[in-house]
Amino acid sequence: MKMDAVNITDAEWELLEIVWRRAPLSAREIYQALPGENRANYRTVRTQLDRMAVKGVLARSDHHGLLLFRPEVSRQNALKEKVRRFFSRFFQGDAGLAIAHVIEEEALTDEALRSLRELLERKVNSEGDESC
Amino acid sequence: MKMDAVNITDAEWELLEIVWRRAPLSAREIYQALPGENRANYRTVRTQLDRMAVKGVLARSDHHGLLLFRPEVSRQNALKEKVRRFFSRFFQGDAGLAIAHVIEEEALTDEALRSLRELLERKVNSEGDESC
DNA sequence: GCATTTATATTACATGTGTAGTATCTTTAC
DNA sequence: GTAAAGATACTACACATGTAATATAAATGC
Repeated sequence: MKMDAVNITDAEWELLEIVWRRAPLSAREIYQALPGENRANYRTVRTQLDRMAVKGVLARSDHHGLLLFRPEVSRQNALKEKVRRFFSRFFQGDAGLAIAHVIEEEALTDEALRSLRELLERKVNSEGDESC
Repeated sequence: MKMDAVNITDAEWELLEIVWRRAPLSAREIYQALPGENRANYRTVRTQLDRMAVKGVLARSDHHGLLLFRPEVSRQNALKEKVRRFFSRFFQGDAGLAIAHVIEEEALTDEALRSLRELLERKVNSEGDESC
């Protein structure tokens, strides 16, 4: 299967969420920021971080002998890529179709529905504005 | 990483789409229904199908010596599971948040926006009705 | 300066997945 | 009934990923 852009795995995403929030961080700091329950071995985390550096997802910089990690991809872009791939696979790339599915199939609170309606309302209007 | 429910991979999903539409089908028929461009070797497809049977995603039944494949999971349920997992990972399980992201970040046509607004409109109303 | 700790680097290994080959068994055409 | 064609079953292998151990280098406490 072809994967043109780098694929960020589930375990990697969890680490990225930490790095995105508080980079730069040492491996130890990232490890300790993981929720205690399902925390893997430190070495495991370390391996993941190194692989992410090789992949180009994280950058490592040497600060007096200690490696610090920073994201090389923005959360926004990574998320967009994830969503794009997901939609393209399951909804033929049609975001509208995807949303429609969610609205129909997933449990949304009444409040969520209302706030989404407002969001859409604003969006429909601003879309119209852009043509001016 | 724990995967409680069976995980349907990308390659498997492609085969499932065919099976969902026209089951029951023989391996050969499924193979031939694949789009010619990126079609893998017949044996590869065959292996996938067998593995899916082991996984419980497909059922195989012997028709006079020829195995026919049928889905063991409904498309709707499989899709819901996919969406649920995706949301839980990237939007903390908050479907509303996910939709909001898509509305903000993804390119939606004006028409899509309007039709979604209508869909939401109906949904908000019917949600209210259900309490009666 | 030597032992203990802490970091980094290298290596290992199981499982899942994509990919496909070999072996065997059936049926069917001559 | 023997060969060819097609089906099923079993096996193989590379790569990604989750998981972690071992080896080595640097720093720190005495």
